[in-house]
Amino acid sequence: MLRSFMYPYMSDQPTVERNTDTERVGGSAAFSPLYQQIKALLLQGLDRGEWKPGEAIPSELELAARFQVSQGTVRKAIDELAAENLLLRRQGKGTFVATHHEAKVRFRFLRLTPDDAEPSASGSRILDCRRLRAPADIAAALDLRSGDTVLNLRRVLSFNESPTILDDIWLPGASFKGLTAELLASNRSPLYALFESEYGVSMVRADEKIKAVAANEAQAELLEVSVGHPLLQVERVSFTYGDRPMELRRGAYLTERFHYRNSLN
Amino acid sequence: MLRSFMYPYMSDQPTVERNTDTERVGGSAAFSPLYQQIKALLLQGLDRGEWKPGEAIPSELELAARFQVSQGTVRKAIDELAAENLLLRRQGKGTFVATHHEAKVRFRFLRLTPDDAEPSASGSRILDCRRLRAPADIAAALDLRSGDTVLNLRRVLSFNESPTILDDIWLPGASFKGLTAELLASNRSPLYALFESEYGVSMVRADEKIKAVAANEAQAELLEVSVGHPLLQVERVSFTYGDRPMELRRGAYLTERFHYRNSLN
DNA sequence: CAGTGGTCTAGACCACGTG
DNA sequence: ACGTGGTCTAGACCACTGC
Repeated sequence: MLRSFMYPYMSDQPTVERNTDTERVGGSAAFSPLYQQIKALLLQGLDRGEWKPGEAIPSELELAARFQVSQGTVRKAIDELAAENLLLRRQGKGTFVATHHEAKVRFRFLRLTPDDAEPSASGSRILDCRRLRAPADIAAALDLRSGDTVLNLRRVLSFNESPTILDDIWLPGASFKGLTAELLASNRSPLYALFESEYGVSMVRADEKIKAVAANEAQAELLEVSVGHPLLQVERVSFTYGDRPMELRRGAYLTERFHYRNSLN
Repeated sequence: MLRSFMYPYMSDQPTVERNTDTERVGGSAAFSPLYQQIKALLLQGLDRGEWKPGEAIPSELELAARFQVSQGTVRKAIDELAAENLLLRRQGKGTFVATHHEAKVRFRFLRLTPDDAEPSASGSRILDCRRLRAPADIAAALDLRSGDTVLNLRRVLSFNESPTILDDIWLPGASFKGLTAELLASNRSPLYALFESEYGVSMVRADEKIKAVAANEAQAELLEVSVGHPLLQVERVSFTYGDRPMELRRGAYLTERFHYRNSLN
């Protein structure tokens, strides 16, 4: 059943179809409220790049007209996307696509924090940047076929001149063509901001698994500590729109003057 | 300005006053929407124990009548409390006060997870339970005067018979009168469930600071590892309603077969 | 002043759980 | 059959932003 018969003026935009199914194969409920369908359409738009990070999406009234629903329904869809930090509402101005070119977003993904005071001078040194065929574990984490090309990146992050973070980063090769060590060296913004601007890949969410481990020889040398020194080991999988994994990152953090902060809600 | 003049039937419940202030001393905006005022009232009710954990709060229509606002306004207040996990909506049944007597809530606060498979047989052994005058750092964390009585609790948690977690817990003495080692030993449920049922203290949120450290002698012996073994050190401050700190917990986790899981949103 | 998101209301209907 | 929360609508008015 199309909704448009209730509205005299049809747009040429795709019209949302009411879905009131309660029963489906398997018997599991599959009922999708209108605002969830709108949310899915907005997500598609974001994924397709119809609206780029930092840009405004159309106003609520405009979206309501486009999708042939009430403003309240659009609002509820946007509310959820804003709660998930995909969109950002600004009263009087509009609703904007979240971007990693912002301190706020950055701290959502950078949890290592100085014990005292505010962050300090930070620097990144690229150790390595090469393409290779994905080992089985990497392929599995990134939803690739083992043997697909992946990009492997290693770097050291320093604060106040002292090396603090070791990152070992794996990316699907197909999505990051042209990423080289030179390009990274000349890059000043956070890595995720670069991914977003240069490769159209927006990281939206991440899962982390954290352990305490003893530094091995390679880690000890790079972090300027002795072998066996306790390190925070953080394994992260980052996702874009639609929960598609786009990065596997293995980090080792020195936590003498820093800690990993977290909030349990 | 009272709202009640618009409604012929006044209840004897406190009536919400509209607050449309836009200017205040200092010029900073201090405008509070109606639904935020309702939310504050509900929070007070929770804090006072008007509705206990696990119980249902009154229906939306009933609250709307009590506070002399529309159902939609009550709904928005409840929406926020549900988003913060203080309330739990169940379609067809009602809205319930969150309780730690539930697996879901428990895993919000217990982040250490087995690397494989599902949790296993777990046990708690109380090492120590004593009252003393609060050291300065503890007092500061719990918003007490240094010298106020605090309760100090130490325990070992084991999974599959192997000691895995060391906890050093500090509680404000005034809120936990009668808590003894015997009582703890006979307790089978999670600690926060006990706090809730026996002392009316609901933990609602927590902040954690995580480091990797080397095991000292005491830790090494209790966890059955060698001195210097890497441990995950987790310092947690837990809060009740109104962001009042009610627990300081220092944990040391063995992470050979377990990891701390986290989601970045 | 016009346009945006934010609040608030009132009412209709739906889905769910329980008698 | 009834009461609960869930969805959807339409419309009024408020607060913030920028021209």
